[in-house]
Amino acid sequence: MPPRRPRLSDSITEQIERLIVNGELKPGDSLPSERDLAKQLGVSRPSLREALLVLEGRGLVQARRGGGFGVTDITGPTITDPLVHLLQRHPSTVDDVFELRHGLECVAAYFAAIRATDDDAKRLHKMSTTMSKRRNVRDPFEDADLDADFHMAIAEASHNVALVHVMRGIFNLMRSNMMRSREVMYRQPGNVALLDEQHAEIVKAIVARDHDAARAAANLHLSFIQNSLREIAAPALKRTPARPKPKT
Amino acid sequence: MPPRRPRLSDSITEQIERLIVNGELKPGDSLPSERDLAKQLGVSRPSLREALLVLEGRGLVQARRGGGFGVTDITGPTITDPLVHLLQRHPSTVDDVFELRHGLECVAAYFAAIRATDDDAKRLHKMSTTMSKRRNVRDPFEDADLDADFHMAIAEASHNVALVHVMRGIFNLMRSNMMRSREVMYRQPGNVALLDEQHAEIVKAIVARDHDAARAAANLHLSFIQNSLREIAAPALKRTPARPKPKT
DNA sequence: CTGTTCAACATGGTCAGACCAGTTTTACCA
DNA sequence: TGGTAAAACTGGTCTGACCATGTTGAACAG
Repeated sequence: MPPRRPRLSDSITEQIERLIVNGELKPGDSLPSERDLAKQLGVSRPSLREALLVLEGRGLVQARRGGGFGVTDITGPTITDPLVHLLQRHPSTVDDVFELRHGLECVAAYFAAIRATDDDAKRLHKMSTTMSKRRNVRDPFEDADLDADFHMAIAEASHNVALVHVMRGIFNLMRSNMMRSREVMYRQPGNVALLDEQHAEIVKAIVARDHDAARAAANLHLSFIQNSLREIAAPALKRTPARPKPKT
Repeated sequence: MPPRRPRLSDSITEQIERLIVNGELKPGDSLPSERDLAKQLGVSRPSLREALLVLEGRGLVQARRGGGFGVTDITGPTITDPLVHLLQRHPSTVDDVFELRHGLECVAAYFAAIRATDDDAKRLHKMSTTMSKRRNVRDPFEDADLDADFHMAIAEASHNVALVHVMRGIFNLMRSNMMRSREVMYRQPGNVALLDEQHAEIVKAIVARDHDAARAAANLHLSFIQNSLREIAAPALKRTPARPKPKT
């Protein structure tokens, strides 16, 4: 059975899909209206609409009540809000989140160092600088927002679709983890400066294209936070004694 | 975000999908022509066509050269995960999945070596042995199921809640990656045995509580698969040359 | 100045009708 | 009976019109 005739709309489908794959279109983003997009692409509205319907069948976009088509969150909430609350209610699981972050963010930094574009690098530098300038503010909520966005930008600079989607899926969990970490670390003077320096080190390694240094810097950053929490917070947070499951 | 307004075509989509699911429409079967079907259903041809395009996006039907729409041959597992479909349509992202797996599975193996219970260890050993015994079967679909379950069991042996949930969230993606990897690797004799040996090495390190060896074994396993795909498959799958984004 | 209401506008959804290019079927002729 | 040409059929594309719903901005009242 030979393939069907190519449609005009096939190339539109591919264009939009490519924008989604390479991150130019993110979950939640709106597409232009059908009329505008059809005009931009030089096709009729029904032809444009055909592409949108195929993409909707694939689960990548969705028409919206009130108008417009939006890019769907195809990762789905990997970590649901109830799970975020669960992890928050059991402080012993804080380390679980750090361990997960080690796995993801060290890989992200490694490949960001390999693949970041000039714009990526500028963006990371700007974000890192912005966070440094807030040294006197100390609002864990807003700091955590910036922090989570920063780490998300590193993942995006890795240009790894799968990684970006997974980290988007756990964005709320990461932000929550950062906020609580900062609340604790702000109790000790000097910690904020160290956090900012570590961010700058990660960016420096990425800019320098030194992938091993980037990974190490990310690793150090996370370990520093993890260890600081152990020292500052109650011993209940100590992981190893709290979960003894020795294999006899 | 409330759901979009229901479309006339939604019920048509569902009707046809139901006919496919319950077997009244079989792979290869033709649907009536658009004009006939629209008349039968009492809708306009464009509305009928919208339903067909959504179904085509889902991979359930396909327009044919020469006219008509036919039911596709769905022989593999019915994968409804849009992320899996998306990545499959963009083969250059295969390495993205491997990179992500490196991040997650090496951490999983590391902490599984630290925290696995006796039951965990037994379970992993049994699964590893079961896969070894299938050496003469070579069914990538079923092998991938077992493979994915095995890797999931390692994550569970890490006793890290966050990690387990993330890996559950991308289970279909991992299984798809394994299935496609195996399809390619089965072209070369000896590869299955190597895969099984590597699984056994991971289990051995976990049982021995050697967390560094476990991480290294998982790393080697994933790198072996990734490199094998590069050698066996077309050079289009080569990651680094295919996406050069050097930072000048 | 703020809050409410209403009209205009924008949007996706549906339809009718026309036309095109490619494929299949039918009719006709040798 | 086989081959060829024409007719019919099909999916694909377009124009244009209209509808229902949601959003936005302006006007009005307190």
